[in-house]
Amino acid sequence: MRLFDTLARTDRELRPIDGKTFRFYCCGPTVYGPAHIGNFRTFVLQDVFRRVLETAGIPTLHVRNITDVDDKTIRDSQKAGKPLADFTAAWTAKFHADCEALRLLPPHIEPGAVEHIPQQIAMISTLVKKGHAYASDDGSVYFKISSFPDYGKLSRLDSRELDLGKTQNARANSDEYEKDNLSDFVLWKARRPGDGDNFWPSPWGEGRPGWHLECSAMIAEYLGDSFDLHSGGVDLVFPHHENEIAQSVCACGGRFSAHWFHVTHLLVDGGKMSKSLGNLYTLEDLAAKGFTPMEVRYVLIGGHYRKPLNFTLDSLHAAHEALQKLAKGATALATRAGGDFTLADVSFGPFQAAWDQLNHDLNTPGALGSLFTGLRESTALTGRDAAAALAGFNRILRALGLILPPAEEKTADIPADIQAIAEERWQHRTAKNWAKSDELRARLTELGWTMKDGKEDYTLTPIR
RNA sequence: GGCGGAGUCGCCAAGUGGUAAGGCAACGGUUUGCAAAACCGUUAUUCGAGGGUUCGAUUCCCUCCUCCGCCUCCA
Repeated sequence: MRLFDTLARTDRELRPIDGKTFRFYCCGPTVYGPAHIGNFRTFVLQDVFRRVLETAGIPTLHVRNITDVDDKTIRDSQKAGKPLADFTAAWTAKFHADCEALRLLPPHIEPGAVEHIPQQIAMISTLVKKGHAYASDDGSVYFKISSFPDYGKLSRLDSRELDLGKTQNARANSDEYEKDNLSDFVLWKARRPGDGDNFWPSPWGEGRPGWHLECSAMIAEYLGDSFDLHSGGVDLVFPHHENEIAQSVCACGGRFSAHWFHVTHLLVDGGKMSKSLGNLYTLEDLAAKGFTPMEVRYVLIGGHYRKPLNFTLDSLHAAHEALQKLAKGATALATRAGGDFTLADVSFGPFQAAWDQLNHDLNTPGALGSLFTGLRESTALTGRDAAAALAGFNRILRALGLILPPAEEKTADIPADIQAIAEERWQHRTAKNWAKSDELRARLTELGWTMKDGKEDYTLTPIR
């Protein structure tokens, strides 16, 4: 497949550098609370990316870390009155549950930062030894940006802009840090009173690793000095990924990541998500509004990963309808196939366009569109042809990670009083007492329920 | 101030130097007591504004307007 590379600024064909397995790293969550749908946009797109590679027959090695020690995890674990490990374990479990609900394939390796402190200390030692890092008086260690000429290439920052960064942040940092150069970033943070029990011994004294270094050390451990692709949200381009490159290249040599895949941020109601605006949704928030994880997934892949995607409750409703339509189309296709066929070839048939779009810079919205047009083109197919088309359709669905819903579910838990009114109305309707019938339907609407009449029975749906 | 991205039908959203996918919604028809569901059909001469290049631009260039993101630990 072809994919845009942040560093090269162009589409490039992806091939495993070892000729066999495509090895890639994704920056995972910081586990101090529930992940929100913005976080999941990135993880879902990374999942589709992996599924497309695997559908194309390319094996993958997917590494995604858990950041289980940093300022926020320490702060919030103390606020909760729990040991850091217990606190992060609980949120990690929640993250895994959400991932499963969204049908994200689990990474092959999911390292945690705390488990890899020795590797991190070793990497810092190497950087100090090679002259790329230095310890300050308080026992923190910093990376010396001036020792790495390529610094800023990924994010296109030149030295002038770094200088600007210095002046902008000089005031904020001057009383906290002991850096040679204010643009230098921290590799090891000296123990502070507020850290509680969360510190580890090191050659520079007690402390804890810096966030950027955690990823570099775990990448070195599991993917070595050169690997195929690195991914995360756009906000990580600077400084996180820029710093990772500096640390890893200086410590390990090698080319680090051959390709950079960044997912643009999700917007909610046209703007940035924030707690203060009350638009920071989690899967649980949306479930409470009656939306399924699959509907969320559909919305998240409904926009191209390099464009802003505007998330609204309305788009979730549209996703619900769209998934129903796909399910009906698939059922109709299966009915027309009329039986099982042994299908030798693995072509995509009417869904070739969808596959092509997925392979062209991961165009998920284009592929979704082609799913509908492919279904329409298949309406005349029967027997083996229909079965072949259905096979292609299902391959695309698997690549997108979509599971179609069963035919519109009849609501299970209807309150007794609502049920009673509906029964009464049904009797009036059967007796052709239209006036009373309409009156009772209006009443149900007022009570928040929609009653739809069928030939033999009726359905009640809550209005949301 | 610097860097980057975006403005396409009421909403969401693809796409392309050659004349605008798809979904939702809406509307019309068949059907229905009326609705709903289902099925069929319709819905942007136009792609933020203005110039330019071109046989031809929404797609390339320039200017402007609007919005968004990043600029030291936020996916």
